Amino acid sequence: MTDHPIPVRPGRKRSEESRLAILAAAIELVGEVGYAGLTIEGIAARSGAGKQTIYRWWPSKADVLLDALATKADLHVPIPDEGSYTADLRAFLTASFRLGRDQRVADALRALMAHAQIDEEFRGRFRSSFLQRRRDALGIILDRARTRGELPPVPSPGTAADLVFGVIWYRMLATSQPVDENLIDELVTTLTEPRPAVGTSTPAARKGT
Amino acid sequence: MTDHPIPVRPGRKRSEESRLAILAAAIELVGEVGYAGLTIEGIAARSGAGKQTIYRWWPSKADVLLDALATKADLHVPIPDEGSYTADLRAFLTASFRLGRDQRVADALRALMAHAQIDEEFRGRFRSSFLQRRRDALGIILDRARTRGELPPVPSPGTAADLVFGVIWYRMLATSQPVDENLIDELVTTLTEPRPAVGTSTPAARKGT
Amino acid sequence: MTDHPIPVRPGRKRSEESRLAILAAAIELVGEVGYAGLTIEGIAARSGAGKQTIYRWWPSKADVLLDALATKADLHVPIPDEGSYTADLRAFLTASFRLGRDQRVADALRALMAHAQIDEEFRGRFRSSFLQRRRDALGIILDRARTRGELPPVPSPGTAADLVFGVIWYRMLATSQPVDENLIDELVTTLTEPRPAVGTSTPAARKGT
Amino acid sequence: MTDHPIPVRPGRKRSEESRLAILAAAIELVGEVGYAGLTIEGIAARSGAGKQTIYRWWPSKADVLLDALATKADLHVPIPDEGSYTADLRAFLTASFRLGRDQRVADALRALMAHAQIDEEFRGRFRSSFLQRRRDALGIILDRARTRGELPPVPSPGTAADLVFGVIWYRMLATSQPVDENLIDELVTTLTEPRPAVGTSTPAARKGT
DNA sequence: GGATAATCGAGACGGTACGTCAGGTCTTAGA
DNA sequence: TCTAAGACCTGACGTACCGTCTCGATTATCC
Repeated sequence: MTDHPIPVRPGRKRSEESRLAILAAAIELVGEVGYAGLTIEGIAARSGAGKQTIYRWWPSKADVLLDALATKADLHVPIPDEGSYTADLRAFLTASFRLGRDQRVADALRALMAHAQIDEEFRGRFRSSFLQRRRDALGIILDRARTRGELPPVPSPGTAADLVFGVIWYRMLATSQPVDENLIDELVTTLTEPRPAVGTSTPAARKGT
Repeated sequence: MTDHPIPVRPGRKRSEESRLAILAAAIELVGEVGYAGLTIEGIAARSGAGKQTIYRWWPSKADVLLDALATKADLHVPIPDEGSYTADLRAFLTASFRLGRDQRVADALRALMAHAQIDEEFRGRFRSSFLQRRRDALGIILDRARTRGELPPVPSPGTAADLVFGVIWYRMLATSQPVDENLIDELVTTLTEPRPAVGTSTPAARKGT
Repeated sequence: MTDHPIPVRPGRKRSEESRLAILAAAIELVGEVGYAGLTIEGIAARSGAGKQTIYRWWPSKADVLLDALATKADLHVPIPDEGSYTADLRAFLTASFRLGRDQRVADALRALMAHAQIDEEFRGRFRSSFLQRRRDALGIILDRARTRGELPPVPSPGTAADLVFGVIWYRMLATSQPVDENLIDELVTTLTEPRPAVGTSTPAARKGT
Repeated sequence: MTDHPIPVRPGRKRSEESRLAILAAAIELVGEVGYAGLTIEGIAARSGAGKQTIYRWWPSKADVLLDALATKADLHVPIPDEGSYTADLRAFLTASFRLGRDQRVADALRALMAHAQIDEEFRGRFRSSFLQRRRDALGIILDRARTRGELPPVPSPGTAADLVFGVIWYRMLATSQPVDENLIDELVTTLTEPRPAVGTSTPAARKGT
């Protein structure tokens, strides 16, 4: 997001000190005043940086926060390899849920998801630098399971990922329930249990059972 | 949201004409300039109302939009009673997906969900007047299925609802995939298939089948 | 400058309190920090008004100051009628010089003249609402003298006015000399001395002497 | 203003190329965007110089412009010696007026005079390096006339100079009238015509004539 | 019917933050 | 050690909306 492709340039170098102060101020402030109360002006004041320095490197307060989150909290989830789909999935969910249990991080993520709905350009950046990255991680687990033949025919891998991330985000955004151990069990069971392919037995056929 | 509990009062009556003009202006404007560009000032100007008239009846632009949506689009989903869990679920999903397919409505809902993340007070109103209402509708279907013994042991009814709404919202908020017929099939299959109790049969044991 | 030709308008009335507070703040601040240090932001802060309120009624800080000066200091010089050109001119100069002797007013006028050189639109307003007004006053005196036959043929009335205002402004802008009683005498003498009728001795004819 | 007192110094020599590029850019820009739109940043960009290079050698944009003007336009007026006060004065005025007739130069001079009102330090530099220099030129002419006995008793030489420069500057700053041949005639007549010393005939005594 | 009361459109008010611009300083790499 | 480049902090700009507060005009209810 803030890379300099050609590192050999004249002129003063970007101040790493300023960069870190800005990110730290953003994290602090969002905790104190909430995302709505977070302003570029406030971040500049708290960090001791000039507003222009922020505008030079980040296009919006959401980008600052996303960068801060990526720098501070470890947003990337390692791809587990436990030997079986069930175990991999369980490990992935455990790691993902741990992230969401930190209220600070959860609040910030909710805010970023919210901002992504409103700011079209940020939506792309948020997707590719956060959402898609985590989707890819789960995708690798699912691919591995498919080659091993551990994957039930329904739901399809894509839908399975949507179900997993869907339920996590829905709980964060729409309810106050935290994601807990129980949910992991239910998700693992729901997504690993073998079931017939769609269409082989129509809903109508199964109605009587 | 905008009810007057004691209708016998002196003074001029609330102008229904203004109310409708405001809601119409809100819908129009959000389509033209997006939610971020939607302002109370703009709604007032477009509708020919005074700003105070809006502030008198709605606490925020999100509330105006929610009201407008409830008035224009039919946000409430009828609770189907087709005789079986499978059929009821399918009917519910079909009705729900139809709503989300209207881009205008979907955009507005995304914006409201976003606003709910940022405005604490609106969050409560949005949950109780929209999210909870639809959750309750699905809850009735699930309850009925449970008493009929049609419900698989996993996931629990609460989690099942989270899965359903989770995947719908996740697709709206995080991906560009529309919700389609295919997803209905997968959801119905995933949530209706009878399965053994958790843990009795491991995925590994069933690998060969 | 800020008149409302149609006094019957809907909406809240302009706040006279704010207007006066703004003008007072402008006068105070220009005395404290000088014209270069005077800012709209500062005037707003000092007066307790919002910036928008200032921008609503005055197009620039120079206009605020001009208005303040016109309201506070009495910028208009009464047109004397002492019975003779000499006496009128002396009275006019005395009144004009008194204005320039107040350092506060003189500084502000210098600044406004300076601003007029840089801001094309303000130049017009400054000329018509200050410079031209005072030129007209002197013009009346000169006209009266001409009808009485008291006016020397050279310089012409227009040039006479330019000489009077020119020397005053030049001393204010380019030198540190104050305008004093002595200058009045010299100006009166230079502009009133009776000389032969026009044409009897042309400038060309006198060239050789 | 931009002198290098010790030409033998270690390090890279001052780039004459840069200096000329900066002055040229200043002249160009002030013509294109006006004095208000003229910025150090803009001059640096146009000239291909760094901002620091400008700040190193000139204290303000006005100084750059003054330097540019002195380098480009010939601001100094030669002191004529035509043998008589009348002829000298006429020659001086003709030369001075020629300068003000070049719109480019006139605009720049107006802007510098304006800047001098606002920037205290520049005021001193502008006076001594421009205003005083021209005043001295006229002073020599007047002195010569006095020793020759050609000078009328009123106005005094100092006031005469103020009248001359006052009317020129007043026309440039306050009116749109150009300085023309006619004004030369009037000024020469007004300042050469012999008249009694101030006080020998009081205004009251002359009232009846 | 006249007082009282709530509404309406309009628009000015004190504010906050925006995103931009330029100022003047400082740091880098290269000549 | 000077140069061009460019990042830095500072501070003001002019704008957009916010939510509140008069205004005068318009309905309504109640006495």
